Amino acid sequence: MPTLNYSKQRQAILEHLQSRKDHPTAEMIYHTLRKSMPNLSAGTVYRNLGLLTELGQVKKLAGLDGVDHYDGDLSAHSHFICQCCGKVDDIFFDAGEMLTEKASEHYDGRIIGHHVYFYGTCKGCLKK
Amino acid sequence: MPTLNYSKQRQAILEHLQSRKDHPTAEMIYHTLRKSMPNLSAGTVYRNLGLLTELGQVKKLAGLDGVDHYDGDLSAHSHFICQCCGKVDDIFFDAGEMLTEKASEHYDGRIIGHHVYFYGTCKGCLKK
DNA sequence: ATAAAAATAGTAATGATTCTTAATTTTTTG
DNA sequence: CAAAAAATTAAGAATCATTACTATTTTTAT
Repeated sequence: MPTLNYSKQRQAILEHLQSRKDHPTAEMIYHTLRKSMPNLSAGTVYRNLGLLTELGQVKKLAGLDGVDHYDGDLSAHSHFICQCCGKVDDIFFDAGEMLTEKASEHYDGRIIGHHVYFYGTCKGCLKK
Repeated sequence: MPTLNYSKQRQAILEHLQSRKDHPTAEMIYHTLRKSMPNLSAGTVYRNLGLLTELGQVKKLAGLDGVDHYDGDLSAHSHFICQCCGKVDDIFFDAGEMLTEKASEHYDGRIIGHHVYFYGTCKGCLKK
């Protein structure tokens, strides 16, 4: 297991993700950062998002639309995906420890955490 | 939107999925059914699993390990993914309406449902 | 400052899924 | 029951997100 060195690219990826409130994909992040780092490579973005996820510094949202999205907001909250337009919203509501505790009563492995995905129709699509 | 005709393949896929208690991928289903239907094609399995999911006759589990898994059990239950071995287990515990109702208080779109994924270490991996 | 370790850029490879097309099944209709 | 029409399939090509590879550059430790 190699040590983790500093890298300008990883720093930029983390700061960029923390600065926005949506849930971009690796490709979106790559596309944006490329403007200020013209020879940033896509593989670097994918690799570092993976590392940052392992380090627990960002959250990976998988299973939304087939592409992985990333979230720089580590506060406890859930996610909503609009079945109509595919948009991913935050829901600042914490199902919290309760869920893990209750589920543990029904499972004989060790439950460490959970992720809740809500789905339905977003405000914008309801108006149409 | 075309009408849905009967197809031996779709019937076999549905019945097979309902007959097992795990959460196979399209590839696994394809591999198994091929023994009794030698010229079944992979595309047919993918397409029909998609159709069956839209019809609500099976559940698609996405975001587990990068590959879509399918569940023929429609009863309300959650899923657990082992971070160690990747196994997907059922947790027969229903977070239920409560979750959707509570979340609705914090979101201004229409929430139709939710999916809860638990993660941690399964019984088998705890022993190691 | 220099050697070793880690990270990057650029590009090739992978692999799950989707798409395309001609042939086959299923349904409809006369 | 026999076309004709509609839906489905098989087989393989195409797509596209992601990972792997390798030579070069950056970071760290001595």
